[in-house]
Amino acid sequence: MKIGELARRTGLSMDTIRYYERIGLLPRADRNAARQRDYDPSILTWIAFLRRLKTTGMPIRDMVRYAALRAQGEETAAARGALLTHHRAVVQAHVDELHACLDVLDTKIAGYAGANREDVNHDPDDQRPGPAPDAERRQ
Amino acid sequence: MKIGELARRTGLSMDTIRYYERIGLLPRADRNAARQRDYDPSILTWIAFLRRLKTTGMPIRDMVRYAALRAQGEETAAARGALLTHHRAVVQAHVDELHACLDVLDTKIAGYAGANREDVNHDPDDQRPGPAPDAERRQ
DNA sequence: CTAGGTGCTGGAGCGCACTCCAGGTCAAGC
DNA sequence: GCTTGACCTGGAGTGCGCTCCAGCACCTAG
Repeated sequence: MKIGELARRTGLSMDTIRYYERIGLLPRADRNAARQRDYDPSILTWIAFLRRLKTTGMPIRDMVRYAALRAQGEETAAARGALLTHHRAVVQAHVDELHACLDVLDTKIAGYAGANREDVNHDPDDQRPGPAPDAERRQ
Repeated sequence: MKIGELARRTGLSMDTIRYYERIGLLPRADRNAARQRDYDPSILTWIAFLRRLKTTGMPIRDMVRYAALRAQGEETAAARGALLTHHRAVVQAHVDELHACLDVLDTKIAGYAGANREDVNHDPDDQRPGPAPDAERRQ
């Protein structure tokens, strides 16, 4: 499979695929006689997994770390497991936060819906505790 | 409340607060005799809400749009409701995606956990259908 | 033989959301 | 009167994740 078809099948642009290769997210691709990238279909499952990681908000540099471990073979299995386990916790925490945000949105939307009378625009903003009003600055 | 205290209480940096004001996320602040920003505590609830929007992945330009409507008063209530309703749907969809990703992560983590024998590194990547293998390119 | 399509490389450019900085004002304390 | 510290402005710089481009190499069809 050449890069054009891979792009079509993954929804990534050719530029993005080459970029991912440059930074080490994708393994250096085999080349055909004309020095063009020639992919094995198995790359599709790897890209699908990368897409999952990206959807969950993992920064590219962490994906690169994971990819590097993977490229080193089985001896890194434990490290990869730990990495994913940690990431899972981060994602779960974010999902929980999102649920709280959905509640807030629902409250506000309900306010707008029941607003044929006055009563809405006097800042029904948000009031509940929320995760730490004082928190970390400049990460 | 001056900007330093507001920064402490919100976890935003003073620079970020001034940046938010410049782009219209925060209303132009009142000034004291020394031309320093002097905030009413009610700004805290607005910032808390902005933080929710940000957590849910709303791009700043959309928050600015919302803020602009809000600044125009009650006549824009319907528009704001529509905006939030649309955003709610987007967030819900993302949460659903995240749940699917968590499942994938769990599967992979389980694979790593049960990997005291061989059997892990032969690409147990991901295989399930997932949302559209062929999809939109360059958004 | 030529034109069009696909792919190649290296490097520049972009949009986002801040973050940092120089050079200045002002008020309070010593 | 001088220093210190908080805050001011306008503008430049940063890191991320792509995206675009010039200039070139191949291959295939007509």
